[in-house]
Amino acid sequence: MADLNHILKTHGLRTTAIRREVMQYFLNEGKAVSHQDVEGAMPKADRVTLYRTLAALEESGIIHQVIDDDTVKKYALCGTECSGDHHHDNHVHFKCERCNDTVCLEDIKIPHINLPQGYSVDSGNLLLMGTCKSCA
Amino acid sequence: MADLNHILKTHGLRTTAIRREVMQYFLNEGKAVSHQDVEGAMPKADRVTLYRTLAALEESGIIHQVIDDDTVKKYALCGTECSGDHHHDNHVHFKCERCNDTVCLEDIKIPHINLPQGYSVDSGNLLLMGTCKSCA
DNA sequence: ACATTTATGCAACATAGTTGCAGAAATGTT
DNA sequence: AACATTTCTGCAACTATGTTGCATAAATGT
Ligand SMILES: [Mn+2]
Ligand SMILES: [Mn+2]
Ligand SMILES: [Zn+2]
Ligand SMILES: [Zn+2]
Repeated sequence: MADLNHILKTHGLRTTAIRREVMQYFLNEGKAVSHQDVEGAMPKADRVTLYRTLAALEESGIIHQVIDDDTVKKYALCGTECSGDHHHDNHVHFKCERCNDTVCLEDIKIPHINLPQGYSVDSGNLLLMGTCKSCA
Repeated sequence: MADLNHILKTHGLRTTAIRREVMQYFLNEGKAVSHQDVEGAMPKADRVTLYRTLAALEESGIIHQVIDDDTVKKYALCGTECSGDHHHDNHVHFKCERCNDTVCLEDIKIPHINLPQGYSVDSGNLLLMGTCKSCA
């Protein structure tokens, strides 16, 4: 609890009950979650507030967007080095096509790719799909 | 024209004016386009029909979804080897953050990534972001 | 305790995508 | 060419997802 407040403060955000609850939810889930998931977990909180909470957590470097093949936005917790100034989430994501869970593989970095002359690369997103440990 | 009809037939689809127009639009654009883009290019066609046209072209292996960081679905033409049974679109995509165009880099394949025990990978999507040739 | 700033909740709106169904067009058969 | 069958198209209605404006509530700094 105090821990969550500390994270919020060091990222320049005010400490509020909703933000702590959302962060705790991310910790519990351990996978990428959507706005709808969060809403399901805390039905008394206002929809719009949750959208703004997710936006605030993302902008301050506490969570990052996880791009996968369905169109709803999903988020997961960032590593400790992320801040409002800069995200450092260049790791691989894995989506299991059986349980539909998408997880961060923090230890697997996106490899460098050589592109033809003229392209300059700032960042990347690598999503691998298949079957996860639990579903194998 | 006859060419487009041939592609439709070999992929098990009926030849219709709308499908030819949509395919021609993909050829002209040469980049990933959204439903909204298609609708803008052919305003007399019905919205719903265009959604179903894109779905039909995707299911039959004529176009593939291009995953990028915004939430609207985008599509681009597949290579010749794709069919309804199986897509083979394991190439890299590049999104320019200035002009916002996303393109297929057909020649750059997604590298193989070693994952921890238990994960089995079927497919992947790699999106690189930065500045493209024209915007450099 | 007070002033200031920021967050929350509600209503209304905007955009993206889906479903059901009737009529139109494409295809296969005679 | 005419017909029967299948599939596509267009319209209406609906669902899902995300946004904006504004008043009130809560957090922060003094
Ligand atoms: Mn991640
Ligand atoms: Mn592609
Ligand atoms: Zn799984
Ligand atoms: Zn560009």
